[in-house]
Amino acid sequence: MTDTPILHVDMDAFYASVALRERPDLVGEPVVVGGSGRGVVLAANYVARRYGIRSALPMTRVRRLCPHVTVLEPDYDTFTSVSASVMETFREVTPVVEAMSLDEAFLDVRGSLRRLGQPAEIAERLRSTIHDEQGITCSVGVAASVSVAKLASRRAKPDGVIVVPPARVTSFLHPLDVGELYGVGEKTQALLHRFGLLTVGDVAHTPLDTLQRAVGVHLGRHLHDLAWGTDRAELNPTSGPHEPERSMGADETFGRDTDDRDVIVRELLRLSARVGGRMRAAGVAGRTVTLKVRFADFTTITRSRTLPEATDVTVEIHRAVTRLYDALGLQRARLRLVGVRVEGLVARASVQRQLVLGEPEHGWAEADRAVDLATRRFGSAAVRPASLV
DNA sequence: TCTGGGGTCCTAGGACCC
DNA sequence: TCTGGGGTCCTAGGACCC
Repeated sequence: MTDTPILHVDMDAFYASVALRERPDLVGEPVVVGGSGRGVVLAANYVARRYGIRSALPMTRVRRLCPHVTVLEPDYDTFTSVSASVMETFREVTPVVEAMSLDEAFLDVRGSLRRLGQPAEIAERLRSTIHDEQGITCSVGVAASVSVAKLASRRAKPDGVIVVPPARVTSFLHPLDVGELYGVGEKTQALLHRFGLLTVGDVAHTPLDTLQRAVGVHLGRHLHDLAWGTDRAELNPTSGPHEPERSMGADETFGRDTDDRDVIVRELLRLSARVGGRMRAAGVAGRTVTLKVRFADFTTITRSRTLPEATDVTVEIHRAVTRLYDALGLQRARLRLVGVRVEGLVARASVQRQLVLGEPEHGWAEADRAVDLATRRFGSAAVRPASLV
């Protein structure tokens, strides 16, 4: 038995660490992985962090903070395959693995103790296996619940392990800033600070109903639980069959802001094709189509429309978002970004399409199938709508 | 040359139905 | 004449996470 069965494993500066395997000459130098132009930092190695560089920082500011930084392009294929290998290593320890993203997961090791030893030993073994096999380091938090394990792994970084037994949970949690809690971002942190709640201990000792009046019923309850370390200890394993996504979308920031309707409608077609293709590959269809528009000043709006029937057809998605765009009646507003999302996804097999008299939609779904087939055979550059050529 | 792209969940108001 | 609740769907926005 153990009273700390939950491990949170988090790769250290994952994208940067993976990218550096190909560039050992850059080890010890400041390195970030990120997009060019208007992009942001996806990952920064620990040398770059000494200059104040962090994830999500605009690349323009990175150059100012550290002019001699090396910027590497993200290589998602490699990230994905390294991630799959790491997840496989986790599953050799326990089948109860809940992946949170490419680079982090929770493990429940309750069933592995007899075979592999105490959680701390399991954590060290995982770390050395991943280091030997993948050449990257990770950090592990060990606790009785997921949020304490997650906070512990953050504290253990880089390249460490921290175990927080139940008796030490409050002394570990309560000195932390409220902003450390899962679900507390910039806005909620500022709100809590305004109420005089600076630390997790302050939140813990605030009456629940007071907290709920400040931040809402749901979040208030959530934060109260987190502040006492009494959140969930059961994982939802992500291997095997699992729930389908609830939505799929794509958006893209233009290289330069634009007010040209042709450019915008063409971009919406590209995005619709991307989303439709992913939906068809996943075997899902959805009824609610959402257009996202971000203006040059970064204000962002959405407009959505629920169709009579679910669709996975590129042309239908594109027609819906184009109508939403035209309904905005924009004159000279310059757009920074447009996005397309389809929500309310259901298995495609469950959709019975009604044939509408006088509106023969035949052909578009077949056209998509031909595109999908050619894409699989020749790659996505091979086939695209005529107006994109 | 400030501020990506993929998502999830919550809130809140109005419509509509019982 | 005035007054009701609850439930679900739709839309828009916002906060958050990785």
